[in-house]
Parts: sequence; structure tokens; C-alpha cells
Amino acid sequence: MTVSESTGTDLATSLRISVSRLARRMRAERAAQGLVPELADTQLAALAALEKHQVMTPGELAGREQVRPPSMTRVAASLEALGLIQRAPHPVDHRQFTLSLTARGREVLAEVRQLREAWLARRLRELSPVERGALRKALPVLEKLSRS
Amino acid sequence: MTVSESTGTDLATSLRISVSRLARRMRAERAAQGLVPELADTQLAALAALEKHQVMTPGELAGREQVRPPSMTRVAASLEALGLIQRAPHPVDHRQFTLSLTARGREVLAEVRQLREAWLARRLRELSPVERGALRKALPVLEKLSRS
DNA sequence: TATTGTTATACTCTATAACTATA
DNA sequence: TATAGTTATAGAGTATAACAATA
Repeated sequence: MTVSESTGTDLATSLRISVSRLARRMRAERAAQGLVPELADTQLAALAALEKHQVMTPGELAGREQVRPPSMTRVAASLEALGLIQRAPHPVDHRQFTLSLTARGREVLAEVRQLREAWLARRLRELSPVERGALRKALPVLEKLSRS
Repeated sequence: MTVSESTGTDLATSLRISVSRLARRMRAERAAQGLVPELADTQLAALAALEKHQVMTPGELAGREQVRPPSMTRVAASLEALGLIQRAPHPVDHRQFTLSLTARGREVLAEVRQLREAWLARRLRELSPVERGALRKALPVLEKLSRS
């Protein structure tokens, strides 16, 4: 019985293991590159979310990235310290803040996308067009799963 | 420009973010279930690898699961303490050990696969057949990536 | 001398609980 | 009183470096 014929439970098992291992593999590969600045998964995801939505509050970012508010506090603080995002008072609710990318944040995001994903991008180029196509078709589903 | 038409770099970016977030999401969901015993990603992956290959050395397991030997030492020690794997002298090289599943380990693996993947399996059932098909086709590619 | 595995230690990331400020 | 965010603290998981045993 091949993977493509597996049952739902097998699919869950295999998917969980592959996704966990790939996440670990990417993290390890990234760390080996010694980039400046060294950005973690959630930091980079937060930058990408801010690029997409322009302005978000810390709470919105935490919800979107599936981390707790204190974790996003640290992520936001680190990104602000690096000059990659900026914080402004919320227009109506003074308990909240708005976060947005700085020009430097935008630059770094572009740079990091090229450099930090070098390993994954290289591996993707080594795949066949059919394999890449399979990933592209699965990508929206993976995104849906990660948000649900 | 939709995801399915994206360039290779965009694919790498999106894939990395989705995979990272899904791994984090699954870990969080798992922890909420309070299972007995509480098994981490790498512990479960090690059990699954031992089920597949019957007998492996700690070094082989570490290489397969992309963790460093000291990490696998901890994983193996915890699984042995739980009675889920057993250790035996290596037949020829006395520096090494062979690891294999105990009967209890096999039971727990089956049980954990049902219980611990409940969240992911439920989400997978909520997908359309087309979406599940996309994941099934991508799965071997994800496995390949995670091993490369 | 090289290799396998372990021990000691430290780091990264995230979580829960308690607190502050504002609604 | 409820909510957004922060601070303090702890836990899980992994890594590097140093060590022990064997090849």
C-alpha cells in the first residue's frame, strides 16, 4: 500500500511527522547560514504578515500566527529593537498599538527571503516539475490547516 | 497572482511559513490533550521509525530524524524509561546499541496515533476530497524534502 | 587515532500567571 | 468589570563541548 493510497489516519500520521521534521530541518539549516540579523520562524512570519496587511496590532499578529500574546510581545520587541518594525499609538483604543514594517524591515524581509530560504529553494529546484506542482497544489491546504 | 502560479522563491517562502506554523499548531493542540504518556514529536517519530525498521542504533535514529546524537540519547532514554523501547548490545560493534520497540511500545504507538492525531485527522476529514488528494500527492515530496 | 554514545551545560522559543493601563 | 499588552517565571526541546568506551 503506497502513501497515496493510505487511509486518513495514515495521512495524518505521515503528514505530522513530515511537517515536524521539515520544520526542524529548515530551522537547523537556517541557523547554519549565520545571517544578519538572525530571525526566527515567528519573527519572519510576523514580518511577512505585516507586509501583507500593512498594519496590525500585537493581538492580531498573535492570533494570526497562533502564538500567545506574551510570545508576540517578545517577537515584536525584538523586531522593534532591530529597527524592522515600528510601533504607533492605536487611533481609537489606547490599550492597543499598531505595528508596521519600517523601510529597513521591508529590505531585510526581501533579503532574508532570498538568503534564508536558500536551502529550501535549492531543494525545490532539485525537484521535478511534477513534484513542485504537487507542493503548489498542497500549499493552500497546508495554509488552511495551519490556520484552523 | 495566485499561489499556484507563484515563483520558486514564493513557493519556498510560503512553504516554510506554512510548515513552521502547522508544526507549532500541532504541537500546541497535542499538548492540550493531556495524553498518557506525553510523547514529543521526536519521541513519536523515533517509535515510528523503529516500527518501520525493527532495529536501529541511536546514531541511525539521530541521522534519520535529523537531530544530534545527544538529543537522540535523551529521546531514547525517555522511551526506554517508559518501557516503550528496549536496548540490546550490538552484535558486532560494542560501542553501539540496538534499539527496538517493546510490545508496550507497539501498543502505545497505535494508541497515540489515534488519540494524538485526533486534531489533525479531524481537520483532514473536514477537507474536501480534492484537498486531501492534494496533500496525499504532496506527502512523498514533503518526506523527500525533510530527508534531504 | 577515529567513532559511538553519553554527560554537562546553555540557548531558543513558547507557555501560564500575575500585573498595568485603558475601555 | 473586561480587555490589550507586558513582565516574570518556567518548561520543552535541541545544540555544542567535553568525556568514556570501543574499534
